[in-house]
Amino acid sequence: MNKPAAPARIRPAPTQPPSLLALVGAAHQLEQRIESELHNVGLSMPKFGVLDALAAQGTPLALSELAARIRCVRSNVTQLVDRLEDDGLVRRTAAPGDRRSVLATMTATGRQRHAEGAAVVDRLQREFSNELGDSRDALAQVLAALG
Amino acid sequence: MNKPAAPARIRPAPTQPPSLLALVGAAHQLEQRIESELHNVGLSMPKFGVLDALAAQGTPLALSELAARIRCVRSNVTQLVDRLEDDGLVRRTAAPGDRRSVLATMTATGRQRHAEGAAVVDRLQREFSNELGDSRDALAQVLAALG
DNA sequence: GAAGATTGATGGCTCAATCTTA
DNA sequence: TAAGATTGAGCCATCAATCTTC
Repeated sequence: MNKPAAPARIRPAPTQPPSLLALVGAAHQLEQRIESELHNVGLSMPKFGVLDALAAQGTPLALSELAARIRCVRSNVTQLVDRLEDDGLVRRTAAPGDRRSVLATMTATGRQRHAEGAAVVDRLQREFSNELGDSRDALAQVLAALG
Repeated sequence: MNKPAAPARIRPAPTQPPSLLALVGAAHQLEQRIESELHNVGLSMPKFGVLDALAAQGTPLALSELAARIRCVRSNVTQLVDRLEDDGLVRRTAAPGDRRSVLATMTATGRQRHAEGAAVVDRLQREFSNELGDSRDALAQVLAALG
């Protein structure tokens, strides 16, 4: 009979709207992976975030400014820098001209550790792009829509 | 001179591969919003997650099974259920036949609270879909690629 | 010994209150 | 008063160690 198949759909079958919670869950999985890999070089995502902000700046940053860069409250930075000082990656230094302010200064060890963390993140970024494959443009579109 | 403009590109200019960290950051923002809205009905995302798992099951669940459902370690569930008991939303009950096991049972208040939380999440899901607009299919594609 | 749950220590985050300096 | 930083309390997550029960 050679009955023709149903006409091919150009668009895929109408999917139900993708779930907000599914997106959040998928992001959590990605985060877990980043955390896990960073752990191998002695960093966490928040710690790497601080080092990355300091590296981008190139000079010491006030804790207040650091909080703004990494989008969190000041008291969080206080504790984060406490732990980074314990790790020997950052030092608290005085701010010239304002005795209220405290600067976070990267140590030589901190710069080295940041480089290692950045290498890890770069590798994960490449792997991520590979997994995305042809969906890279789709992700760019989603990020633009949510921005 | 009226020099003609460069030919229009059908595809947008080749974007650099979308950033892994940008995706994680965007998901964080969405999470913040969900947390904030759930807070108005006295819930957090983890607490809602537990109630939702119990509501989906319809019957009490062993803490161990609960940990599997919400993808976290058992000790986390122990504390989460502690707080949910303090809130009066869940009760610990004995598991018939295995004295090692502890069941989480939703209270009437818990069922009511879950309904309120679910209404909040449903509303946010609709808002999210609206913000996505034409990018809904793109997100579905991304989630499929990452799954 | 292994499974289920808990406890204690630690990291990371928030908010409210506090202390010092401007 | 206001700004910068810290402290204290609480929530959420992990891991390692422990306790009870199988």
